[in-house]
Amino acid sequence: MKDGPDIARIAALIGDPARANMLTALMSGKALTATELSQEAGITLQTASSHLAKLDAGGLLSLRKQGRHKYFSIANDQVAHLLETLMGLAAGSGHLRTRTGPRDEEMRKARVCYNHLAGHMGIVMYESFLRKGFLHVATDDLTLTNTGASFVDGFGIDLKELKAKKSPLCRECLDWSERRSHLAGSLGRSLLARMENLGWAKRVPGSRVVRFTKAGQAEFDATFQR
Amino acid sequence: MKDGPDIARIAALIGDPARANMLTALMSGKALTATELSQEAGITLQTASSHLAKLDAGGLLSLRKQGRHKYFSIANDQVAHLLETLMGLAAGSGHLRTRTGPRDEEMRKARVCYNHLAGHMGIVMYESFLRKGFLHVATDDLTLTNTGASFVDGFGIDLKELKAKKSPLCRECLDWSERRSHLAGSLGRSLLARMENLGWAKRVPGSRVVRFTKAGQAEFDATFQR
DNA sequence: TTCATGGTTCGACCGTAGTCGAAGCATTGT
DNA sequence: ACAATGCTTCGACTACGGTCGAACCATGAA
Repeated sequence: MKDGPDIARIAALIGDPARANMLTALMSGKALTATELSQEAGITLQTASSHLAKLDAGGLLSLRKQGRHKYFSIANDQVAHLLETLMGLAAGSGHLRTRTGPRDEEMRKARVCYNHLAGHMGIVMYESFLRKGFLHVATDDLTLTNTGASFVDGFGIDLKELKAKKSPLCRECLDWSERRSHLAGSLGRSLLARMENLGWAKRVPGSRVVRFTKAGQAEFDATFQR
Repeated sequence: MKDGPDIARIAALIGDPARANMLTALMSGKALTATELSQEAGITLQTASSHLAKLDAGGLLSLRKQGRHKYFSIANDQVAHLLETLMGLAAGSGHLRTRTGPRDEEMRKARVCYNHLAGHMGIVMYESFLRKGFLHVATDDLTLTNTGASFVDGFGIDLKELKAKKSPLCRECLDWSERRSHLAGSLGRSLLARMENLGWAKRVPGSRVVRFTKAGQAEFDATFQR
């Protein structure tokens, strides 16, 4: 009667409001300290500490010590994907916690999801990649084609360095606002970083919103729109 | 600070062991009654009733009354997908609840997942569909090609009837044992039903295992292996 | 050293949610 | 009409887990 893996353990971890808030905050991709996360969740540092220990033990977070700070981040793409899926379902069942406002509009247009570009613009980019044959989509794993590699290279990204890392280069990620896939993985992260670097866009502090400058938007459209 | 949809609500629903067991049981795709589910979870009928009410209110289940019975099933593909993703993560983090045994072997080879074929054979079938050009994979939605339609038709499935229903025809579903996609949606369900009908395979009662007969296996291989 | 800051551990409090017994409806069968 | 079955509601009990204050450890700065 007890088939399969232990779902409840992980779900219960995410099921606490305080922990869910922390995880949601970390979906921006930025590593945050324990104090920052405690504020994010609206609880004291002590409680946050115990929550974070549990999330870490559960394999949902990875942590890095730096001096007397402790930086937490989402453990891997798989966890990020799970969280996005959850958001999709929660959003779909009409239980949006926040009334939709201008901020929400911006979130749907362009936001950061575990350090890569999500929302409408994320999808535009991903589909342009597919249309131009930059990506080869097999059953479940994406690979960068040769033409894709040369584009990425020309865009100013050091592919060799990326490939040296152990985390997967390309990965699909399901968008909760658009319900379609966009590009995740280390390449997805690099692309967003490069755009910030080029001055096309800035992240809005304290939120997941990515705001493009007028010029940046034009550049983006010229590069990916057609 | 409270961006995005309310993840915790849904995660908490899945986070209770009793409810998680029920959901896992329902992943077989069979609709089960409240009493059956209570036994599955090892709790009394009263508690089960309250749990099921919550799962229903949360949009994770759909229910159908028939006489004095009440049949519960997973609400939709999206929920099923979420559960499989959770299983993948739980399995990956090495916290398999059951020691792996012969039953587990069979589960990995062929099992039912929300009424469609999952496990290794599910993936063999799906990849054969892709290789033969039966499916067209766009960004996130799958469509059946003309050649695909004629194959399905020849296999003895009434496509017109399927398309009449409102639930999506083709859908990807991530396999937790293989970590690759297989075919879900109403077509996926029909294909499994047809195989059972042809006598290729039988579901093992009280489990998610699908057991192919020797002849059925041969037919399957001949049809999908190459 | 001493102080300040970031984080953990301990202990105690409290609330919520899971649990079941018992009684109550509803539907089917005889 | 009566009984039997399937499920729900009510009420009471219990336990687990989230919460914070206070004290404690660790690192870095003065």
